[in-house]
Amino acid sequence: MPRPAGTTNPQKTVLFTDLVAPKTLVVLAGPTGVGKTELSVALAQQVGSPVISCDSRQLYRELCIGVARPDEELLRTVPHYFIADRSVQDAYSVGQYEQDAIALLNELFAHHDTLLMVGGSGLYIDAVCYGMDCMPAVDDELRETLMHRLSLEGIDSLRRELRVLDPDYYGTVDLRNPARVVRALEVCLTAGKPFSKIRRNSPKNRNFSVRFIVLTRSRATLYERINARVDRMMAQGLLEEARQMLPFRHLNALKTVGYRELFRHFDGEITLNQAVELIKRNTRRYAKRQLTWFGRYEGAEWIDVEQDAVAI
RNA sequence: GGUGCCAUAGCUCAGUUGGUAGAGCAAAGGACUGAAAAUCCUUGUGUCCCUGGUUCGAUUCCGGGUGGCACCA
Repeated sequence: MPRPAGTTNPQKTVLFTDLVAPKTLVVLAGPTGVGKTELSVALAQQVGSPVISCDSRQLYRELCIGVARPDEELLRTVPHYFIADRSVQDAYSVGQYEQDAIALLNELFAHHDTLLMVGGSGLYIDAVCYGMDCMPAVDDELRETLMHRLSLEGIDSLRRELRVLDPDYYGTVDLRNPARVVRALEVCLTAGKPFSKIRRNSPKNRNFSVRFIVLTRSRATLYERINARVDRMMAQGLLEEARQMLPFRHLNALKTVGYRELFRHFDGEITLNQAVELIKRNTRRYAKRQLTWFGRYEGAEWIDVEQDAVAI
């Protein structure tokens, strides 16, 4: 809303430029396998924007087949950001992505009114659109110590400590989820104050507006496409790609559907067929979790790619 | 063609001494602030093949039908 002239408000300039040149980030989201990549080029060309990828796994140059990276020709047609531009050996996180993405957006918005972000990593999308709270960097050793305690003493011991260090968060967190409890503890211990005091959960002001588009299609077709895509990945050499990643299996980047199942196969724990079936199942489940996540976006435009025309 | 066995959830099957049923897998729903393709929570979805009969009551017992499997021809 425009403010009356003469009001002294620190946001006045921002509001003014908004009126003159409203900057819009179009976020094209959707579950894996729905067809985001196929659509992204046409949409990017339509709005004259590069594609800003928001995918926590396509970031890595070593991961190609297994993460359904857009093919070379497609990447040549429209400039892409955050695709294959770092190594699985580089530690990376949502917080880093937020900084990198916001810096890029600021740069690009100088010459664009509309930018296109495409991806399925919900938390990464949130980081760009709403921002993450500033957390202290946690020492790797601290997490290892906590993980060690988790396996040795059980989660109860960690819960008791969290109850002391951060009673507020203890009351709201999913206490059965070790990842949540460990994370809260490591932040408490590093910062010397409660995690819930740092995690403010209030959206940051962004100098652009966001338009969410969520691609969807019938569950049956989505799952058929996922299953078929896994078979295609195997035909393209996913097994070999995974074999080369074996030395890095302990890294976060390799805790990824398509690789961890094949690692189990290399261990002799399951047959290749079983691994392939598990990859399909876990990809389906991942897609479902994504749909749950996107369901929270208020005002998102849901587009059934089987029925609706997609236009911006 | 004959004989035998089987028919229950999307799949593989268990079960009900007659009171309309439950496991595994698949699946569905949900949560989510630096691991997020991660991590975690909840949930049994059903013409018990069809059709007569017996019975207060049949998915269960009996007859017939249909389908499948096996063996014999």
